Amino acid sequence: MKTKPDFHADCVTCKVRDKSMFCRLHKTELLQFDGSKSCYFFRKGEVIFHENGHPRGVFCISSGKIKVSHTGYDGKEQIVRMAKEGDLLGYRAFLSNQQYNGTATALTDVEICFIPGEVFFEVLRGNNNFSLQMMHLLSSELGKAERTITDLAQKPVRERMAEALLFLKGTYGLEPDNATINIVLSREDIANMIGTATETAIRLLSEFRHNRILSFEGKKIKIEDFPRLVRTANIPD
Amino acid sequence: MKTKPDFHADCVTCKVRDKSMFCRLHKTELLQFDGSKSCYFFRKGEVIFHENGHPRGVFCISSGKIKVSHTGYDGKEQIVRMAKEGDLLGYRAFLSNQQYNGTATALTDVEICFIPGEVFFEVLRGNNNFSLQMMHLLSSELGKAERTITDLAQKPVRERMAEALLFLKGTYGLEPDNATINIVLSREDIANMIGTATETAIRLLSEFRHNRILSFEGKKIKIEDFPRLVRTANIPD
DNA sequence: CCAAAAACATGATTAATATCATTTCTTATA
DNA sequence: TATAAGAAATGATATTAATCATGTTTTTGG
Repeated sequence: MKTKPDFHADCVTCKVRDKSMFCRLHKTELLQFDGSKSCYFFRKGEVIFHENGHPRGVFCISSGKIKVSHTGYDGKEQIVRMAKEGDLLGYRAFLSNQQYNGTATALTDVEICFIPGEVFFEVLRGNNNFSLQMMHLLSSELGKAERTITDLAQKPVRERMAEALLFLKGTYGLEPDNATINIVLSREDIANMIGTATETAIRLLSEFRHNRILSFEGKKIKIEDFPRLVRTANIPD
Repeated sequence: MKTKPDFHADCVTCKVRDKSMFCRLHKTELLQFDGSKSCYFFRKGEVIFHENGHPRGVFCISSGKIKVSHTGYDGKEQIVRMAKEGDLLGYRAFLSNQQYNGTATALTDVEICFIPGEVFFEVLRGNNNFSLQMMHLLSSELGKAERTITDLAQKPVRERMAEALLFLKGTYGLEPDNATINIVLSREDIANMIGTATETAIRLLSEFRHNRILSFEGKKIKIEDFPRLVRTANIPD
């Protein structure tokens, strides 16, 4: 990790602000952040924070993609969150006053701002709408996590794989061809998202390719048959 | 469900208040709750709120035990939360402005108070410390849910069973004998907590009994060998 | 108190998925 | 560009846990 001198993001004019939790903050509050924050640059693969570390503030992703994963006692990793530009990071541990539960790793080069805890707290205290917005975020995340629990407990791997691909499409969007999912992940990362062995993930992706649901260009995944992918995910409703 | 005339809980003098999220509220705020809330009595087995229902406020459990469970598309249930007196209920859906994700069912007879959304909101808006407390609660719950995800993805059923028993001990405590877990659950409920088939849960409990880790008195579960139960749970450290 | 239903228990079998092993392909880097 | 390291792919086998089947015990309601 290093501070990149030519990256001076500025909350007031930040290009991702309107996609972020800070979109409704007042200018004075943004200036508070600007006056105290630090900006960092991480290369792909570098770690932004570590499991068991103590949070001293909150991160806001300026650009890039990040995974947050737990390490099981046997060393196997479980990805519990996928983040992108505009997302906050580290707020769960900070707000519950706990150590980090997971490790955040850059999946691409990342530009990220760090807001010290005291300043973030001050803004939270002074702005009740922002507090409510944070509660909204936390409870949505909690709802998603609980649905993930149900999926893991009940759905076969094939359905979880299809669902994960739909989740990635929803989170990172598609490339201009309107079919290729806009993120590059290793097979192992995909396996660790859905909670299965790497070989099983590889086999399922191959199966989907044979079934012409997907095709691959390098590591990029292209959705060839969206309706069938949705059917495979077996989403209730 | 019915309003039980002889149950008139009063937040100011409520016996479970100091165990609850309301422990640090001011008297004026408690009086706001008292002035607007309704108190209900549910018999064991009755439903307090339904999956997909719209939350209109927040519940506070005065006495009794409650499970919150999701229904998978195939009808199988997954328990995502276990609550007891002093716990809030329904706040996740309320604060994220979503439908209920799960169904809350009384595991015992239950006395519960309902605080209308507007009043709860008003207190949240007016009391920033309370907002911070709610964020703390939500982020702790989120942390627990994420750890459950990792467990489901990585641990074999035997370890999850041991862990669930430790969780129940931690949540509901022990009876005066200091060994019997203070909650009665069906084998099916236990299976639905750890995400396995009922038969598998039964077999594991029998196995634990044969190993003298547990013994049963009716449906009550008594922990005979606590250290071994902890070892079986294989909890990292 | 009895009948019916529900819950518990256990065996046999099957299905899903993990693990182990090996080969091929890709990507860093010396 | 050669070479090693890592990632992907695929087959064979093992293991875990689900499902199906059946009997027993406990609970509940008339």
